[in-house]
Amino acid sequence: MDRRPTIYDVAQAAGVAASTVSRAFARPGRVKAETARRIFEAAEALGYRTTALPGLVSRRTRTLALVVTDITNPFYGDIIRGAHEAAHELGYTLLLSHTQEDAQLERDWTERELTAVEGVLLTSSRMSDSAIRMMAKQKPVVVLNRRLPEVPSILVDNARGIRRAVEHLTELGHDAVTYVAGPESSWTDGARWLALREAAHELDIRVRRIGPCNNPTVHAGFGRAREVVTTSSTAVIAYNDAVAIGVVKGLTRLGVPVPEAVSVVGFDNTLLSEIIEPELTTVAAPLQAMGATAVKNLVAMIGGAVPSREPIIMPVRLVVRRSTGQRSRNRVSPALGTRNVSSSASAAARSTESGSR
Amino acid sequence: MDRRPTIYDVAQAAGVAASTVSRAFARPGRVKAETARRIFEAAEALGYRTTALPGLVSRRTRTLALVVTDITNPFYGDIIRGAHEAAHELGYTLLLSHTQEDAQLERDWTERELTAVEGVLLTSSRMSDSAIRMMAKQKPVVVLNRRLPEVPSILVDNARGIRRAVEHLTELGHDAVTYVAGPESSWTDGARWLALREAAHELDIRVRRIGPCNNPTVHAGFGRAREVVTTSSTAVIAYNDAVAIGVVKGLTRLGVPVPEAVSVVGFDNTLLSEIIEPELTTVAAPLQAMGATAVKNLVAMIGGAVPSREPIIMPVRLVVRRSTGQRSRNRVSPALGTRNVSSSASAAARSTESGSR
DNA sequence: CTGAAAGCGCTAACAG
DNA sequence: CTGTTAGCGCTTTCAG
Repeated sequence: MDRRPTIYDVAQAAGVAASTVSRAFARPGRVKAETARRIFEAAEALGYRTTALPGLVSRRTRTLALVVTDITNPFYGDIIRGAHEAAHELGYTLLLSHTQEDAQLERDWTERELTAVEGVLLTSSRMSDSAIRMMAKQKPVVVLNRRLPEVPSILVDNARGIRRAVEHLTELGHDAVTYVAGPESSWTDGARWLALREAAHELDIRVRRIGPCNNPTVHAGFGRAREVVTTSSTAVIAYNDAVAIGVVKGLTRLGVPVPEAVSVVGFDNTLLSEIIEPELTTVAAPLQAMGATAVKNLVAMIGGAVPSREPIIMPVRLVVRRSTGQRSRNRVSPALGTRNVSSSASAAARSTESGSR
Repeated sequence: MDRRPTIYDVAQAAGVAASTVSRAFARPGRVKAETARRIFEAAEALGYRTTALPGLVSRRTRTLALVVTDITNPFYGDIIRGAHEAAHELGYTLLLSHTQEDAQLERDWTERELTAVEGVLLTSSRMSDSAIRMMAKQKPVVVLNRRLPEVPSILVDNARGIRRAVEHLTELGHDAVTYVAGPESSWTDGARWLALREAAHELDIRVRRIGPCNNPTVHAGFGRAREVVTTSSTAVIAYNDAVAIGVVKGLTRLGVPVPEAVSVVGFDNTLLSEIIEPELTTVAAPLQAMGATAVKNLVAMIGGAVPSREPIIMPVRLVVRRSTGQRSRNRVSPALGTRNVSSSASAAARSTESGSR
């Protein structure tokens, strides 16, 4: 026999009915131990493996869709990994989609694949609320980094993260911070900016906002550096690490020393943040755990669990590294860097001493 | 009607038989244009969409498995993206698996999912040759970054990349280079080391090899820096950018200036390489194109095409940045950095002037 | 070119 | 606990 063995083959070999074989594999316990043993033995001998394909009858594809906006963004690496591992443990497989920060592509793909999956994980979705809600009516959906009523969501504690960052900055003497925004369609971006305004109000500092960076990359951040200088803020908080790093590089290029003239804080604590010089102060979230939590909740929903109406908020912590420092006496003058050789020399000397953690 | 419409619904609405609807969707041309139009209209009206689920009969799942060793590695980001986009264009979906550099996990996962996909893309697989070959007998398989007879493969031109790097280094006066190795089970690692030995022989320089870094990350490279110093080579070529960056950071930490005392070359030109200071000289490969090419070939094979027996070799180019420089008169003395304040000051001053590209 | 009918591999009633 | 039977939605002979 050259085709893959089916339950019928196994049934025949084990001397039982096909449905019994089906039960033996699909719902352990509904078959006498002894019979089950015979079945498994026969299956083993024939090399039978339960098909991952959905029996048309049961819609159990054991597959989840994971939609990310940009695979290339290291931020998603850990989320995907966490999701993947959790899925694997729960016996699920991940269908991957990256949508290039494009809501239309996201809709299309999702619609096309929706039938094939048991649940959907939307990460930083750029789709409209209503589109997501519509989808959530058809299938279990969990959204990451986005809050919308009626759909279970998992968020990082943006408010606290921003708050910590601002406190850190004020402790260093800063009283004006510029926010370098991310994509306009990003819920997270809105949440961070809002949190920053609130924190600024409470702590009595001034804030400005520049951007958006619709593609929140190093490159985009780099291009915003000049604007940062013109705001004459002594501190910046960026939408994410990539943008923050771009800003650091841009400022450096303009001769504005970080952190001597301007302090920079990122968000996400991706591996990038330890590579840049000076290493980036950033808000860390448990990315891998987020991915895993999302999958676990999704699978629970598939299993019939009723998700909590309240979003799950993941804790954050501020990782202080060397891109933030005491506010210097004089602000950088607008549109003009003030860096000179002596300041860069001291920075370099410091860099040799402290090194990376 | 609340369930998804089926071909039967469409058939009824269009006044034809279900089989005709099936044909209209599955094999264009086998149905009279006029009839097809009626069918599509009815389908449209009912909101019928051809199911992504495999009809039991046709094994056409329109799904491909993409297996990577570590999603977190930015190297894969572009490959995945290229693969994803090509797949999307060809109407395929990607099932993702990351195997944590673990051959066993890779085998398990693959076996479990094999039935559900029409083809498999193995990226930098850690599985044994025989395991891969066995799989290739059951399904179309394309391997990336690995060469083995009988299985179509897509490789980067490691030999040329290494050769270029070595030439670059010799032009700068270096006559001894240390290779910081990657994972032992990596075919690519072997290929690069071999290429290095050959190039070294032809160009008459000395080579050493340290490692392996089974998890080829920044961290691993960092840990190898001290060993690099003890080899007293003035140049190092690392398995990949991450390791190279780790080496740079480690050397810097040890007070060994890059590139003044030691030049460092990476491989892959990932986005990391532009973040590190000094920016990394590295061998670039068209990652996204690789992913796309792999998928296109895989789909062609699924369609019955006979793959070429010869591997497809993707071109490389050396991206010269600032981590490589003229060999200094004096080598670093073994186990002891020689960096002093003046050298770091000059390095820093330089960094302000040139900035990133 | 199109209809009728027979399954693909598996699960889910429903009886025993 | 297990066998029988009837499909899931679609494709594919096989006849018209």
